[in-house]
Amino acid sequence: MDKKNYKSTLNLPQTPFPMEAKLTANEPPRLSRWKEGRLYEKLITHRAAGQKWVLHDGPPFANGDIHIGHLINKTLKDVVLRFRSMQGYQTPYVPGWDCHGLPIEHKIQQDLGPKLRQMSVLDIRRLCHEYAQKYVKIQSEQFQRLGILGEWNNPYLTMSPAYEAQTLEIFARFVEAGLVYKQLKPVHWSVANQTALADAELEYQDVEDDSIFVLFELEDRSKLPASLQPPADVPVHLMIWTTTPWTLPANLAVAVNEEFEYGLYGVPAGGRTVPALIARDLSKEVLPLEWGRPPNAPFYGYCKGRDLVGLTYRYPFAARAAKVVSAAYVSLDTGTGLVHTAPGHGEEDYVTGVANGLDIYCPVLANGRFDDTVPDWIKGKTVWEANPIIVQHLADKRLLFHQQKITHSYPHDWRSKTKTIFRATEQWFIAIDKPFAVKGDSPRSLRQRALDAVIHQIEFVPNWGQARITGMLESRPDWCISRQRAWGLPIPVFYNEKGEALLTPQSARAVAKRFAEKGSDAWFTDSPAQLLGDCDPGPNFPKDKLRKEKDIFDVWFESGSSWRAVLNDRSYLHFPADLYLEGSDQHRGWFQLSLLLGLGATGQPPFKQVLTHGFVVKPDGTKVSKSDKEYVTATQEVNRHGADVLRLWCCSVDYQNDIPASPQAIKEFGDKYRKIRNTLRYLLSNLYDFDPHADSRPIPPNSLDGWAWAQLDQLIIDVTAAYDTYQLHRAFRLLHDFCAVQISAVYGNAMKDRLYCEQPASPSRRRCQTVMYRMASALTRLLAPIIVFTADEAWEHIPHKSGEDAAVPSVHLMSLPQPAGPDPSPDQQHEWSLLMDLRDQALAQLDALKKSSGLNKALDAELVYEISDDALRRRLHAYGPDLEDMVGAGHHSFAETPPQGPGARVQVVDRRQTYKACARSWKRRPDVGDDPQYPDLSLRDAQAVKAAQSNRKTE
RNA sequence: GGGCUCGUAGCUCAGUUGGUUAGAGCGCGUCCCUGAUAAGGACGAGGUCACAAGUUCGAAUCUUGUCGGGCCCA
Repeated sequence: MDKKNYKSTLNLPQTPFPMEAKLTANEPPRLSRWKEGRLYEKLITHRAAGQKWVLHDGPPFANGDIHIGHLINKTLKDVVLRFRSMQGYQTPYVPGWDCHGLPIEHKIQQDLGPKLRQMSVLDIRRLCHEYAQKYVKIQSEQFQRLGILGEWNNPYLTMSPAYEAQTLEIFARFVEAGLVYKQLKPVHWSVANQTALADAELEYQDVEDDSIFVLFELEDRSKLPASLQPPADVPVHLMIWTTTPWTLPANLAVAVNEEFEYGLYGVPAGGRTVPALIARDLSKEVLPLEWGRPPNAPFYGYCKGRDLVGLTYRYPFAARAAKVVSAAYVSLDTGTGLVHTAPGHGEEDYVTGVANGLDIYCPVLANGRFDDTVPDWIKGKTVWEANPIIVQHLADKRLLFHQQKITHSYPHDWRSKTKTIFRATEQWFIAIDKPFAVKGDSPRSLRQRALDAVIHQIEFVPNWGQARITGMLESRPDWCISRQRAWGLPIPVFYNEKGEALLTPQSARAVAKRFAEKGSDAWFTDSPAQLLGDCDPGPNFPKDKLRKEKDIFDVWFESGSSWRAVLNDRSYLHFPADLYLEGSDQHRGWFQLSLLLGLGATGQPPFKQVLTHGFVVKPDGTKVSKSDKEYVTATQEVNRHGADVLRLWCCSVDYQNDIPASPQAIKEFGDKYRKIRNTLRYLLSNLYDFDPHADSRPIPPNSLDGWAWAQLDQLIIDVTAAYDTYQLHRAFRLLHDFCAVQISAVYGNAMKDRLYCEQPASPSRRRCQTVMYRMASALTRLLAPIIVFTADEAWEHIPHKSGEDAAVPSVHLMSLPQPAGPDPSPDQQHEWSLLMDLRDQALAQLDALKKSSGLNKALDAELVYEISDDALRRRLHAYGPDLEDMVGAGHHSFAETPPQGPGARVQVVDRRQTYKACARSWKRRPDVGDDPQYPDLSLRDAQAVKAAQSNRKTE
């Protein structure tokens, strides 16, 4: 018999599970099968008995293709949901989209170009609606391609009538609680888009501006503190600093810090020298600007800031006076320590203005041009045009001490990229600090309630999220909910002819009812009477004389209402959600505003747990932008490598930190996928003739099988714990390393001889298959939340499933594997560690022999165990064949008179000259040739061949 | 500028209450196998734990500061 025929007598691995995944070709058809088989619906039904666990989806903006950040966010959600499902929970998942908002409206306007002027608000809204709808569809397909399971045929959209009505219901509750008010207040204003901007809509860029130091002449020098002794015949001045000269016409005060010390110095201005007040500590910065260094300015004494409060000065642009006021925020960081205050043009200025009874004066119109209340020479000019004119005017009046260009960080409209201004307008607000009661509880403010919930009720993962959102809540101002746009949900307020606002819970709910039927377009098509329906606003608000509010809601009010419009509105979900999972930027965004709306309307936070992930960065750790070469296009990467590789990659990084991404890194990551896939393939390929019910064998602990059995138990425990605490990268690493080390390098490698060469039904082979079957089953299930396509494919190739396993059509309907036990005793674990130690010894010697004597094949070597301790030798005797196979040696024996020494040692002996190699197993053994019928085989192999032949005859 | 946060081998990550020459996997290099084969195995190189000072008998681990990155604000 020749070699070739011996090969045919082996039990070589065989499986239709291919080595090459062809993910890009195979994932879409599998996806279609899931969809046709209604896998998601089945999953929900399948877990009907399980406790419900709700992850509430934060709505992405329906604009543009999905990017790598979306991919990470949705993948993490899907993995978490699938894990919870396999844990036994019922996990409904309703994806959603944020549909209203400036970015879409802006895009539509850009596309329209000049045609925009002929369009009505309704026309614009119709185009925006179509645009959003289009991208909902596109993104939905892109998300589904990733294998994200959910209610894709019934997602939530913030622009749907039912959703809009629920948003207004929340608003009605805020009206009820007395938290909604209207006020003139400076806000960031985009001149380009003629709208107030939320903080989130600003971005800061470095720009060059005029930095000017201006002198305001004091009116009554007799009121100066006595410590100041200016020359008798010249006017005394206050010196202020600003980088926005256009706000000077709205100047109503100068603020000082009462605690600071101010000095009176002679300063040059327009060719003369006049006394001017500056904070003492800043004088050494300011004076050299004109005096050189060191400044030899005339000096007329010091005083405290509080001595200056109440002084009046001449307004440089008109015949009126303004006064010096006190403000604690005045600092010594920059400027002169005397702060130009225009209550209509600054947040702090506004606060100071209110405190001192000043007007909230804003002479700048929505289009960025001055109104008629300013001097003629700047009337109708834009603020940017007015800047140099004002500077020149001051210079002409000899009130300009110094002028220079500076580069500083200045807020820009994030869309138009143009500079914004601060401008006072009428806006609707939600009061953050006003106490109110919910369902009869004791009155507390939104801020108090939110801080309390964050500290006592909500769990944050990672836990520093708590400190982060706490800081943000502590410092946040009242919430401006007004936007002056077309594409959004109208604020349901009416005005009578006197300009009085009609806003009651009843009126808001009446509009909500109308919106629920017709959508918010009704605001633009219907009359106030129609919108109010049955609601009777009383004699002060005759319905036929009402005018509709033009502002719409900040989109955060809409997305922040999703807990009600989705969780409450769909009976199969529940409030509060078990988990919100988004990027850490949402501590200020969706998390915070959902929290405020939940607390204001119900007194309860809308979530129990908040999990955040970091942001995608370039390989060098810096932020990515679309123009970067390293920019990773989500759909492109999926089309290139398959969703499973991307999903695996997502789960391999610690998402709590920044996530470095590059096409190169993702490509290289395919290696990890292949390692896992090949390991699964190897397991499956050795199970082709194994029926777990008929062929399973008990696993003795004192064996390599026992070791592998226990290793798998430990893996199940560790991976489950990692998933349970959302440490997906830990789960990934455990799984990958188990494939690479425990299976590929150790167990699978060692078992080859007995799997291939033993008789098919031999106990040692069946034991190994028992272990491998369980490995395949457990690994596939543990991997299922991550590599959803591959796990499902592998699951199909696991043979002879029965019971629950056979009844379900997909691995995704399975439960997580459980440890089989028994827990190994410490003695047992000690034995295993000796086993691994002997393996290391043998491999090291083998390596040395390869180099010194050319012994290339371990099969040509024999392991001789040297264990002088009788008891230990007896214990390790059982591992003899295991160790032989772990090293891949041909033979093993126990030294009869081992040299004295501690522990267990092993010698690797070259047997190329001693024994013949078995032609079937290639092992060099003393019993090769003992069977005269097969002189080229060892006894075991001779018997295996005979058995194979007799089997063939009987067939 | 402020709040939160991150910084361990080329990459992704472990490093428990501070305690022996800082670990793993991948990648890389060398070699072996050719019955997991566009697979598998062995061995090896590779780190001043961002930097500096301090506390301590002893610090990747604690303190302070510096530098760099990120998110959110100003």
